Amino acid sequence: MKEVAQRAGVSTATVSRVVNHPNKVDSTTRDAVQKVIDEMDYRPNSVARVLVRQSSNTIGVVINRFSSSYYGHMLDGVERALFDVGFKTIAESSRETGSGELRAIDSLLDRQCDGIVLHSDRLTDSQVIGLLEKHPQIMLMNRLIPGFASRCVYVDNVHGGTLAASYLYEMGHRKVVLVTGPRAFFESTDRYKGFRKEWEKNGLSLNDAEVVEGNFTVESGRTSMLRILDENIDATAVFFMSDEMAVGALEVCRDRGVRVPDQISVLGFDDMNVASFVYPRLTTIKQPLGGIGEAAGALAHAIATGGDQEKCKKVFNARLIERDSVRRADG
Amino acid sequence: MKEVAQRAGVSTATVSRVVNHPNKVDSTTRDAVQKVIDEMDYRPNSVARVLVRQSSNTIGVVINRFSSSYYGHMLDGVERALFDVGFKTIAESSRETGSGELRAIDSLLDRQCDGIVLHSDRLTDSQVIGLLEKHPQIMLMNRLIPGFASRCVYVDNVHGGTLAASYLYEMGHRKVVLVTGPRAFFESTDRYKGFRKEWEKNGLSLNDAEVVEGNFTVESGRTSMLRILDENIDATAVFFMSDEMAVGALEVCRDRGVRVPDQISVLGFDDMNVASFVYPRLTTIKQPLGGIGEAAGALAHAIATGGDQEKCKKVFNARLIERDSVRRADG
DNA sequence: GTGAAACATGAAATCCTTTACATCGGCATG
DNA sequence: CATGCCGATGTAAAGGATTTCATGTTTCAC
Repeated sequence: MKEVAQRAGVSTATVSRVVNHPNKVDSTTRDAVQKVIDEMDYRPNSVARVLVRQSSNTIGVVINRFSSSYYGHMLDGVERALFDVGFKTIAESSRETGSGELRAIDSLLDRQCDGIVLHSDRLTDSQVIGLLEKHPQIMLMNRLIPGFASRCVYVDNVHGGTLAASYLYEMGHRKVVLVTGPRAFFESTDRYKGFRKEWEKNGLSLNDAEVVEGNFTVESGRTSMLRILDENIDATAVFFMSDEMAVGALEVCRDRGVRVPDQISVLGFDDMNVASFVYPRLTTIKQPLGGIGEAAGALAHAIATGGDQEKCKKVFNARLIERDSVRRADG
Repeated sequence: MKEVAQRAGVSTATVSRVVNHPNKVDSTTRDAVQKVIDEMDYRPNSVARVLVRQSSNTIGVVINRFSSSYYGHMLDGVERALFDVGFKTIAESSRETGSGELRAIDSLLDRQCDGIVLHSDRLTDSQVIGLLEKHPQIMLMNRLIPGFASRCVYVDNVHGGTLAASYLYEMGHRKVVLVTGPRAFFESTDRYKGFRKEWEKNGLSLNDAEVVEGNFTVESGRTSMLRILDENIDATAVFFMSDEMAVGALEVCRDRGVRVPDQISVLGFDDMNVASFVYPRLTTIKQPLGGIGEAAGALAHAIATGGDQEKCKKVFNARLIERDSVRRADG
């Protein structure tokens, strides 16, 4: 920069003004300086700029890992929203550990991100609350913390569970089994809560044998389905709380010669890409991940810039996507 | 920091030393300063630190988009490699445009990333060469630029094509059709080159009708397959240069009642997760994406720190994953 | 006891910008 | 013609660390 100033015969202040407030400087000098800038291919050092401005016009996102399109869709959503308002997005992964989440947050904070979009499922509510209280620029993506609703963007998992229950009920299913995610994850408990409530509203009940704890992965879908088949659990439908698990189950059914949905119906959750590629195509409860990401980006931006947070959409409803893996139960 | 120094009754220089070179300072003062640091929960401003050190211990990665696990697996690989050596990883997407790639690179450069891992397929060779010459800290992931092999980590796409050809040949197929990606993408041309060479080595030839240009997406797989079926092209196997396209094709076949692999064999490329979930499970040529990412991370680190670049693995071989979508051709 | 070496610390320069403040010239107004 | 104001530019002070160099204090050996 000094060199630019020297060559153009002006002070660094003027160079800075040419870059940042072009209208504040006389047009002839402006052109001259601009010419030198172009010739030298000078680009302001944004680190120094951030240091003095105390703001970087960027939002950091922390997610569990990159290699799942679950996070990918949200990430793309965040970026879409921020790109439109001239903000940058950078992402770090937590490597699926609580300490990794903390480390990623620190790192992003250190980079002077103006806002942080946190997707956390490894931290307890109270840990998250601590974070939220300490750092006003942090907001949560796809998780609701009571008392901090204004800084959370999420799908209503309870409603998602309700949806699953009422759909299966309407389709005539009376005996079902639920395969949840890890009990410690709020997604599991919320969806379970919604499902159970709706189920009981219809005068039905759920006993222990009818809920098995999975961990959202394909492999866990396989073992759960195997168990259901082997234990001969009396059910006409299985509700998996992730598509991945449902896909694993489909595989097992095929291997075992049980026809889906003729012999047993399978309902998923998420609506990942894979849901429409498997056979039979998976009926599932869709989370609008891209939309959630966009809303999270918009909210983070509003928080960072003092914009109107109230106008941001914060809660999304899951939606049923009917395909071919659930059929009407006989009788 | 000033406050820490003041409270501890030392100079800022000493505080800095406590943080960075603890052994360079007397143990009693060190403890005292450390105590104040802990009490105040002081964390050095990394922006300032980067400014003076001229290095940020982080590598930036630019990819097309987050919502494909293709990039996700590579990203996770990069991060894995860098985490082990104490480096940070940040990612930006190009939003699938050439200008976006440029913008992301600039942004990462501006953040003083010590290295940049670039996944580019929107920029021409000469554009990329320009970048490579101008910025020694940039390296390429999954692309080979002649003359810059030492800064490229990639799968050998030519070999991948060869593999496909020899496998189909061995399985008795003599009439095949190729569905490529966009002709402008080097992946397409390289795989095509390898395939063609091997095919011709076996005394066979490929005419125009037998290669159709797709664009790697599911939808393009559908339309290509539809065309192949409608035009009644005489072939016992189709080689799709991406799993996504193969998956789309499988769908079309199911709808049309053509049985895979009984009536026609389908070979994919990539080995995305979905390949093992579809029915029939997809036989495909696997790109070791995680490994490529790790190698890219390692090379970027070596370049950034002046480590031994020669020791880094740079070229990966694709590998055949035999599943159920290709069968031996009769006769 | 003295000189040199080793060690601990502080002062100040540096990294690169941005911006508040000061300066200066010119132009319009009274 | 004097005054005031405004627009254009330069000066210098942040911003928050790291690090060189200098200074002062020990320590040790001769």
